[in-house]
Amino acid sequence: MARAEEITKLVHQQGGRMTRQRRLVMEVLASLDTHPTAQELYELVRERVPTISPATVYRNLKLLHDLGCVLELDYGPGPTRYDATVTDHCHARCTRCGRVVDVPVVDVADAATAAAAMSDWLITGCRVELYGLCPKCRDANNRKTQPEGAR
Amino acid sequence: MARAEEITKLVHQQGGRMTRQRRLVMEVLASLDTHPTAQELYELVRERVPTISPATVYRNLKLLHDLGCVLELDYGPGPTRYDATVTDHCHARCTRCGRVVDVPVVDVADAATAAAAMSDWLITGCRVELYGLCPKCRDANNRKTQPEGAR
DNA sequence: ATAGATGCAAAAACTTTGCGAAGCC
DNA sequence: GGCTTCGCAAAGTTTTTGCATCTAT
Repeated sequence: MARAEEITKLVHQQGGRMTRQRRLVMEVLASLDTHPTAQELYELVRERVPTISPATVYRNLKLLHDLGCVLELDYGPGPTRYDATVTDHCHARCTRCGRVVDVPVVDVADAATAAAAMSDWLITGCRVELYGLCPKCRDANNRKTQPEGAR
Repeated sequence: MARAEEITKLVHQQGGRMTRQRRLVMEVLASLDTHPTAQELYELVRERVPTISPATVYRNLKLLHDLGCVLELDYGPGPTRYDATVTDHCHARCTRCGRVVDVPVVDVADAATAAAAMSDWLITGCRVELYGLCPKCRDANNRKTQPEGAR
């Protein structure tokens, strides 16, 4: 099954609808390997649907992220970047220009090796973040009660 | 040599001055293991220097970061969090409340092992970002010319 | 004495939200 | 037809900047 149909089905499962705008946000993102920001994506989609608003792009990116169809790369300064490739890989971000490129890795443990292999980049560091639920939140199964500090 | 003196020396080397505000931002951050946001740090420092402004806290955090004395944890949604521990370690961030805790690792390759060891957390994922200079920026040694997309 | 830092306030950068109109199923 | 999504505009959140004043060296 094509990726587009797959995502359409996922959207329908959630009671959502596949609008022209939503499809385009998805398609344009998938056609790029540049990990665009929401603003950049907005500019690109606007070439095809001139009336689209930034809010729609943000809303659709969030929805597609919630469905697990896009990655949010909110590392580093500046705006969040998006990635339609959700299979395991990590990223290299330029500390000067903000450019982000893919680094294929099979496993997190390969990250150090990957760094060594990026010979055309000057790798100066590597950051790792594990994520999940802390003990308090894991135990607090009531989703209504957000612990202090939540957003 | 004490950490405080070490940092003071670094600041002086850059032609900077160790003001009351700067020292406090540093000291308060170092006294916490909660990885506060700039706002939280501002509130805490304000207890000791009631006239300090948020701008000063931001400016000092940026300077200390440039000196390599604090880490910026700008993972995830919401404001950037700061960390005075710059020795190698990684972080676990709660996807519900935003809490960030330290996870000591000797090497990036240990990340997967660390995940397994965080038995009181419910780890659902792990992200890795390498950083450094991309080929274009590495070659462009003229710091005046920022490539497109830079910030 | 003087370059660098501060405090204030305004602005910038990025993202979310409210609401009435329009469109998908 | 009904509920979702859209476009617009306004507001929210986080961070940066301009400028006159102050201060560490």
